[in-house]
Amino acid sequence: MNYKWIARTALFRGCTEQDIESICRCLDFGTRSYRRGDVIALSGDTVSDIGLVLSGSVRIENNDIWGNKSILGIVESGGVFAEAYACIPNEPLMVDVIANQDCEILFVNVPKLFQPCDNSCSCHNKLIQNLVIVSARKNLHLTQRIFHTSSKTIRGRLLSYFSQQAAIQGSSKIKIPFDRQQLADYLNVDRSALSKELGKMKKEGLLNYHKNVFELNIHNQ
Amino acid sequence: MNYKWIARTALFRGCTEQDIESICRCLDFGTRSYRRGDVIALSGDTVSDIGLVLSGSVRIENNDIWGNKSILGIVESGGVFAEAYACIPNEPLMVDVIANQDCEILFVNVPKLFQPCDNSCSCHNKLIQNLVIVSARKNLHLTQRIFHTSSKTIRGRLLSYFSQQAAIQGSSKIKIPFDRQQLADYLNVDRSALSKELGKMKKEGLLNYHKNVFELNIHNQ
DNA sequence: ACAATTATGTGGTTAAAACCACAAAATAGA
DNA sequence: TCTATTTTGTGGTTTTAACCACATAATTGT
Repeated sequence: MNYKWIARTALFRGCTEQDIESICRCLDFGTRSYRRGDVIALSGDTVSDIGLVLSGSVRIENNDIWGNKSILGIVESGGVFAEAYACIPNEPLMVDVIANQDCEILFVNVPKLFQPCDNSCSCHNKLIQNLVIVSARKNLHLTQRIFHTSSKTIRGRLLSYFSQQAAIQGSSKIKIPFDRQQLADYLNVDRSALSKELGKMKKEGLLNYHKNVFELNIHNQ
Repeated sequence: MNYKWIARTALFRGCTEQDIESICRCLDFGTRSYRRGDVIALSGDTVSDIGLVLSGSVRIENNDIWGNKSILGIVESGGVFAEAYACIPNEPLMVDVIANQDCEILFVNVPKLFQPCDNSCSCHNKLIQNLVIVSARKNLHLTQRIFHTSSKTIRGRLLSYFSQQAAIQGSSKIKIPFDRQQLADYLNVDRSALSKELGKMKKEGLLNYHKNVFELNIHNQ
C-alpha cells in the first residue's frame, strides 16, 4: 500500500506514513478491488466503514420506487464515501454505491476509530479532526448539487453546473465525469430533453462540446 | 444559561453541566437573540462559529441571481447550522440564514475548539466527536432534501416529503414548519401550482389538510 | 373592531420538458 | 475488420407545471 499517497488524502492529511501504517494494522483496515459497474454497497445496507477511494472512482446514486435514477455525485480517487452512514451506528444507506470505473477501496472502520486503541496510535485524534472537515466538505458538495437542480429550466441547471465546474477546473474548457444519461440523472432531467437543450445552446453560441468535454463561451452573455 | 438543556443537544451530549459551563467560559462562547425575519448570516460571509439554536428556529435558504428562492431546511431548537462552513476556514457561505421565529443562538467557535485549550477542558474531544455525528446527520438531511426534489412531478415531491415526515413524526397526521410559499420553495416548485396539486390530491381523497397540518390517507393507494 | 397586509386558492394561457420512437454515430468485443 | 451494443441526437406529441391575474380568506397591528 502506498502510504505516502494516502498521507496526502484529506482523510489522512497530517499523519506520517509510519502513523498510517501502524493505524491500518492496529485497527485492521482492509482494501478491496471492484470492477466497473460492481455494486459496492446497496440502499438499505448498514455500514460501519468509511470507503476511501484509492484508485478509480465510485458513483453515488439512488433508484426510487418508480425506477427513476438520481445520481448524487461521483467520488474520485482520494475521496471518501459512506462516511455519514459509518459515523451513525445502524443508519441504513439511502443510496447505492457503484464502481464508476475499476477501483480499489480502503475501508476505514469508524467504531474502531472512535475507541481509543491499546497502542494509542498518535494520529487517532488527527484522523477524527480530519473526518470533521471531510464531512463538512461533503456537506458543501451536497449543497452544490441542490443548487444545480433548483433551477426550473434545463438550461439553468446546466449553466449552474457548468459554471461551477469551470470555477473548479480553472478553465472555460471543462471535462465532466458523466455521459449524457448520467448528466441527466445528476441534474434530474430527461436525457433526450437534455440533448436538445445542449444542441440549442450550441446553436446559440453559448457553448461547444465534444463527448464529455464542454467549452463555455463566456462573452455571449 | 440552561446547561442542563444544552447537555441534551446532539452537539453537547455526553458532556456534564460543569464541563459545558467551563468550556463555554474557557472558549468564550457567546449567545445572541434575533427577531423573526432577522438575517443571522448572509451568503458570502465567512464564519468560524457553529450556531446552536437554543430557542425558536432558523431557516437556511438561497436566492439565486434570477431571484428564485430555494429553502434548504429549517433548524429547530437543539439543532445547529453553519457547522460545515465553520469547520473549513475562510469558506464563504452559499446560503442565507434567517430567523424563522424569534430565536436565541449560542455560537461555538470551531478554531478554538480545534486547539487544545490551556485548561484542557475534559469534554473537548467528546465535543469534536459529537461534531462528526452532527455533521453526518446534516449530510443525511441534505440527501433527503435531494430526494424530495428529484421527482419530476409536484405530486411525487409532496408524497416523498410527506411520507418522510409521517415516518419521523410517527403519525399520518403531520405538522410541517412551512407555509405554502415556503413549502413550494423547499420543493422547488411554483406556489400556485403546488396549491392546485394539493387541491387535486384532496379531491382524490389522498390527503386532507388545514393550514400547515396534513393528514395522509394511507389506504387510497 | 377595523383596516391593511399577507396567505391561499383558482381559472386561464403559455412555455417547457417529459415521453416515445427511431436514426445515426460511436464504442467495444470477437 | 466486422458485428453487436451502447450512446447520442432529433422529430413529434402530450403532459405538466410555470406564469399571470385576481378573488377570497386569514392574519396582523392599531
